[in-house]
Amino acid sequence: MSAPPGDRAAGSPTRPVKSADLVTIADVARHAGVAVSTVSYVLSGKRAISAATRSRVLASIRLLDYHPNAGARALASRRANVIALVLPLRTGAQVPVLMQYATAVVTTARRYDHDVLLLTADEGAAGLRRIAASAMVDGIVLMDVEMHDNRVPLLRALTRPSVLIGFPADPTDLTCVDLDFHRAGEVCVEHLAALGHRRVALLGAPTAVYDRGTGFAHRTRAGFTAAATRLGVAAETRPCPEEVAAVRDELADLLTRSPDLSGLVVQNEAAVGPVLAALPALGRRVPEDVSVVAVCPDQFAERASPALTSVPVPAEETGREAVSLLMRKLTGEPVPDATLLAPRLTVRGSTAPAPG
Amino acid sequence: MSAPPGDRAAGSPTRPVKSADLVTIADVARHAGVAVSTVSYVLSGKRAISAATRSRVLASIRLLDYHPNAGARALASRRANVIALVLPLRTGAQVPVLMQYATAVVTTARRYDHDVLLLTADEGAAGLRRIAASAMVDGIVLMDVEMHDNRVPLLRALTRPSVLIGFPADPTDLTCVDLDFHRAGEVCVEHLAALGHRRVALLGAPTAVYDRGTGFAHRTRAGFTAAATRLGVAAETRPCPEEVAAVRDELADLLTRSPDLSGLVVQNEAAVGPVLAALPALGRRVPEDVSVVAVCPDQFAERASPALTSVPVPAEETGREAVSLLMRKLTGEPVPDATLLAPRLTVRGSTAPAPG
DNA sequence: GCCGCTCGTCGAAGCGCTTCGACACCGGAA
DNA sequence: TTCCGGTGTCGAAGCGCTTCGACGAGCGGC
Repeated sequence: MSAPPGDRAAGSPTRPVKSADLVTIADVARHAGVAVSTVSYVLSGKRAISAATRSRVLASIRLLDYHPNAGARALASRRANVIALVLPLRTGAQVPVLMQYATAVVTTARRYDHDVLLLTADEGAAGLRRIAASAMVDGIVLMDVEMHDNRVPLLRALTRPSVLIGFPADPTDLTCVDLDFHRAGEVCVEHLAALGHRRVALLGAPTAVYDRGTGFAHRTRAGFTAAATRLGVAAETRPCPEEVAAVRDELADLLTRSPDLSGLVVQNEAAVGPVLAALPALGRRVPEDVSVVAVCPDQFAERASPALTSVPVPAEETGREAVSLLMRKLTGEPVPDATLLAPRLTVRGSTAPAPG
Repeated sequence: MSAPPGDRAAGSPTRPVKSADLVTIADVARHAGVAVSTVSYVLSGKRAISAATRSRVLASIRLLDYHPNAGARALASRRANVIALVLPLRTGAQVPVLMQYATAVVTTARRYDHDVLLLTADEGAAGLRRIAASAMVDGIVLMDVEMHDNRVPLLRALTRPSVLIGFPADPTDLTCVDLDFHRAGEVCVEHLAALGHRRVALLGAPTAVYDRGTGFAHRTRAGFTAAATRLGVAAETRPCPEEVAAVRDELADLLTRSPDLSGLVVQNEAAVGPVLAALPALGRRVPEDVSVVAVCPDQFAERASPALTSVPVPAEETGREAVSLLMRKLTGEPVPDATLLAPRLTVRGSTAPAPG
């Protein structure tokens, strides 16, 4: 089965005891009849190599199924070709979007020949310090940034570049990307106002999200309110729970106090279904009596019945942009501090001219 | 600003010219007045170190804020202390559960002092080969295994250990963990049968999921059917779409053909809401006329109205178990080939004795 | 008082890669 | 012809860490 015990101590000279599956750059060099450094240059392209040599080396690489050792490469080049993605630990509501962000980050990173190390927010600042100091990653993408996030000062101090998805209260010296949620709030109101609605309401994130100081929730609300004021539309905003029954109660209360409410903006994936179920139960048809606009991933909006007029959260695009920015920073290129993605409103079946 | 050029060659003793943020083990050793190897042994505990020396070294480590370089460590020790987590690329339906799995894997891995490299399934077998061959990871956790998965043969061939979440058709020589979905299907029927229901139906995953050969869907269906036959309950099973309108149509059809249907098992997170919305619309009250059992994450079941009797998918537990198994394999311990987690049925408000 | 331990520590040899300086060779300019 | 600047390739020096063998010191047993 295995070598006799005395074997390793014994003097039997050469016999490269390589553990079989380990093909090194030296093996490739030997096989191709060139120096190790030549193989390295073929791979990195950092020096000119003649076409003949190059193709001989590449052939050997393929033949031996050589894959550079990541640790060795990272050690020698001081580049790990790995970026960190920090996800919120939180399970629940926003989860499907999160996944879209993550997927976009991973696929984009791969396109730049980088891998992604997944961290959860529960390790907090200490976790960031750890992976940065250990040179495990070259840069960091941080999701779900809060307005007053204790990781932000650390990020500023770190020698490794980072990109935030979302905006903290003070984004000085940081690179941030996000949907322009303020504008998104405005766009929703503008759409409803254009349809003649005179009283609208925003059903936002759950109370906890506002309390946590999550930027996108606050910003959407601000945009919503600002546009309503500007357009002379009566507006109110409320946090919105995610349990079916609670959503129904909230809506019932809303409609009792403001029977003439005819426009609703929902910014809460989990609440979208319940809202659409509750309205008919409360005697309001969508869109004949009440128009509904959602701020949520497109797939949610499409699957609902009726399909929802919505401002999609461009998770895919945001994740992609975050990685591109990070890669640019890694190569020393200057990048803009703030990248605000413009919201687009897609009209579907859930909005119609105001009744009456 | 910096040391004069001749400095390093010249004899001027200490004064490490290191690029500021890089504290190495040599710095620690010098500071503590011991050999580099001693510091290493303090950190790894692989040799006895006197209490005095140990605490002196630890003090220096803390003082200098030393973090071992991951690449160097991986190179020398042939252990990266990183595991790979391969997620399905697919966005949509099962996503929230996925996230729970991922979170559990990451937090558990951290408990074992490992980090997690995130891969998406779209890199396929080539991606697995790449990270395994580059020694980037010590082991692999693969999610969303299909019955005839082309990555499975590769996994068998790889020198690095792996654990699958889910079971392929032939799990020989593999380590797999999952909820016992066959038993889960049975448990649902048993519950309904015990309540006196004589005709039941399973609304499963979307057609595409069955076609893809996804184990859990097939196994749940098999268990469901087997238990129904055994208990003399009339049963049928159907794939289930995820769009609200389509779900409604499916249910209408089902109830038209079998007006005496009084028990429903739903194995599709996205369909749960629509089903609960459609039944009243079709003149069926839950649970008075129709009892509903869901196979879905607990949080979904709790938030529905009425709260759903359910067999939760133990994502947290499964992820945790997968990592523990992998860690055991990494240390050479033997582990069971198959780990089937027993389903637990939680009774809530959506099931009641059969009408009549 | 010597032997043979174990315990605690050290020095040095790599791990597999990148990168720097050196250098041989070639063709064109002087 | 000599000199020169490219090109293409090589050898060697690390990158920061782990680990192996060596070895001095202390100690109980004979």
